Amino acid sequence: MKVKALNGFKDILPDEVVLWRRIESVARSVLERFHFQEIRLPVLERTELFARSIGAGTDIVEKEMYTFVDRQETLRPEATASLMRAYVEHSLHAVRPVQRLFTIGPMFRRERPQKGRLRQFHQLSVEVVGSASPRLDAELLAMGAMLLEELGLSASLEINSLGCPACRPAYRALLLDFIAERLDRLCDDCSRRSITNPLRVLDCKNPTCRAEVADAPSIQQHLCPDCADHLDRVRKALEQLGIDYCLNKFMVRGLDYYVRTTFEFVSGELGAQSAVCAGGRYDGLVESLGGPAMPGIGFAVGLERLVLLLQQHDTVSSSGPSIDLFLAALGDAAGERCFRLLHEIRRAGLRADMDYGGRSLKSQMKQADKAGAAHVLIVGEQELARGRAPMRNMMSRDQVDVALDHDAIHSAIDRG
RNA sequence: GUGAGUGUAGCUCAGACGGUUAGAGUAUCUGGUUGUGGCCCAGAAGGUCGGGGGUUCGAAUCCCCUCACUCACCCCA
Repeated sequence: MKVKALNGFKDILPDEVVLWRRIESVARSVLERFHFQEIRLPVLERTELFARSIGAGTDIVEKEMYTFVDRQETLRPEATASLMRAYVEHSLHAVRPVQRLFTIGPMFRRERPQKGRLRQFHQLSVEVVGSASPRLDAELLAMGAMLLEELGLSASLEINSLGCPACRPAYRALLLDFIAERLDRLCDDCSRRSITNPLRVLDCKNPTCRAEVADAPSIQQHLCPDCADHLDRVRKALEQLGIDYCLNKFMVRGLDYYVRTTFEFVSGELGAQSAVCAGGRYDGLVESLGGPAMPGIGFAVGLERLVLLLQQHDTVSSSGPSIDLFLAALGDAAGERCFRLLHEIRRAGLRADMDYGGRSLKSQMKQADKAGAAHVLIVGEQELARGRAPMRNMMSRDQVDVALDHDAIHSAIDRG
């Protein structure tokens, strides 16, 4: 019985790693332009951290966490909580007034895997702490759009406001009344949701529910003056930056800490999972974790969802890493000479390889071709005696005679 | 946690009214040149037909159980 990876846990093979590195390099480039710094965090935290930040009643905390029950330690289901913990623990507010931080790494949720959803998955998590400016909201959205654009992907942006502790309770009560009047016409899930999280009824996919709630009271009409003003300013700032978006009054987020602005970049090509990048504002979170009263906003990008999109868009030029030189040795004596030469060539900074299997020249040439070698040095008995060997340019098929010396080989390769 | 679908070579899949030794493409290896790659040709190797049980003279094929995976619901990146 072969040992296999756990369900929901995936190996990322070399061909796919090419895509991952492309995504990470584009992301780092964009983030640096927006003056973000990287932070690296542990994957295991006290369980309490997630219960307090994400919310004890959320699905994530209630049924999806990998927890060592005896130790009260949990593999992180997302990064924002960890990042805020680090922010508070190291008093990062005292280092600079506004902290722009990002982190990339694995997250763990014990859900049933499906397309675009794994139990170990990877996120780029971006957070800004220390500013409540609506311009920051817009800037962050513009950055998300830039990231997707530079990856050659298109996704549409939807935004909403969830209000704040001042206005949400009143709206919630209003919505609850609206739902109560037509509870008998809503699906089973929705009647459950009306108790656990009424806002979520708005988000139901069931067509009859959708029709029933189509003219439900909109939170945007019931925001307090401050929240309404914030949303207006975010929209104005987005327009100033030329960022397309649409308001989605039905969009709800599953984490308790979100207030005011929430958003999603959605794609229609991901199966049932449409969000590639989502987040929102979380003023109050830092304070609730024992830190100073600092506003914050951030988003997470689902990296395997980006990989999925890139694969579908067929922009994949999966050219594996190539080498500068392949050493083809014929016979034991040549093999020994090449073995030493190979090491010297690598020390000189070239990417090089050879075969130890004592195969035919033809076979070694094939190998070199597959490895994407730019040059092949062919060494047999005669070459050993002469101290020189033919070096073939695999692209032009030209061969030049070079000394069996790493300096000579290096400069011959530099000349082409 | 719930529902549906799929398990045959490393990968993608044929084969299904039960009937010789389970196939193809691709990838791998060898050869077609005493020592020269891509294309082409020939050959080799590669399988507990997911596993277990049953029906039968005979099961990849029919029945039951089980496991795994996939998609979807819930929820989320």
